[in-house]
Amino acid sequence: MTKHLIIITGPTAIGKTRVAIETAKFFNTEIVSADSRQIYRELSIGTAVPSQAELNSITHHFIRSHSIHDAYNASRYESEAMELLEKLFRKYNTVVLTGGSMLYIDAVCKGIDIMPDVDPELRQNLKTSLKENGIEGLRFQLKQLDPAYYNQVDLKNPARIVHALEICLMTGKPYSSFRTSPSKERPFSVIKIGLDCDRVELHQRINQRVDKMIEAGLEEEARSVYPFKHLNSLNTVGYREFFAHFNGEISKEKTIELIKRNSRRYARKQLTWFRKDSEMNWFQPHDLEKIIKFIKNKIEKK
RNA sequence: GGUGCCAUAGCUCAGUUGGUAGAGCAACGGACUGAAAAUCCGUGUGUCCCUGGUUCGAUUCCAGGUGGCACCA
Repeated sequence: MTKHLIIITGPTAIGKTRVAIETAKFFNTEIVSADSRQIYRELSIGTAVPSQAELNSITHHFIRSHSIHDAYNASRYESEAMELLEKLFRKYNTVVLTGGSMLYIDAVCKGIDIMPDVDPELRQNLKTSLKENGIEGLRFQLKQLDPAYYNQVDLKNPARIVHALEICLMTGKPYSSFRTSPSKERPFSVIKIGLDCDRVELHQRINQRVDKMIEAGLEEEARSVYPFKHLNSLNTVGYREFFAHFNGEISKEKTIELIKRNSRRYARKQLTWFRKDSEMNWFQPHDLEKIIKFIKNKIEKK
């Protein structure tokens, strides 16, 4: 029996949760979240986790399952998700995976290269060097250690250069030698559903959702994690802006405005990524019946 | 009703001694392998309110109209 992973994705605030729940109910299965921020148990208002009623109505995985203090990343997500899917597919022929974290979805569909975990101390040293001496020195070092990657990397992007150097320095081998892009074989077929709508409408949905988050107490939630603001997990829209407010840098009004703007930009970035995915099948979020019909057809053909 | 001021990008505004225009914000496009809600790169998107006039040429000058604001009635 062929196993099917139904992926429901799209930009933030498009309405993935509802479509995913209805789809999972229809196929009588469970939901695996692919959301790099809903995974943190300390966050919920600003990450728009499903409501308690929604969570009770169907089993969700990777929602508030980890801590902001865990050093989480796409690779860990890949291995944990693959382990979970193996279990779920013993029980179900179809599983729904939903979320907007592009890299996490790709990690499940195609896999991610195997590399050693980064030593936090090394990362800190490189970041310090970047801050004190600029990017030139790091570029020069990368050119020595991995000329192949140096020639293809975006030399203006410090995050890329730092990570490549981390791997070079930790392993004594060029970073590019790990980048084999294997496109791992998966024991299931993938059906990708992308949700999109008119841009003006999407912006309205985003703005309204941010207003609701504010009403629901996002400020207090942000304040509760303010002591940990340096964590990567909190370099997140909705929190970083409040941290600036708590620092006295911006007004509350400006904070809300920036959360809206940054959410809109995030949505655009997601769409840029999903657009180039030729496997994506696009629907409007209200086309639930069409979506389920489409999935049924796909499954029956295979 | 009268007088004055204003009308340029989605918004706030600059500017063109007459040769079809540019800042900030917003927006839009793209890259992407252990930070991915991250990180980085790129792009002015315009009936210069409308209709005439003067002019080789008008967004710019002139007249009228329309809309807005202010003051006077």
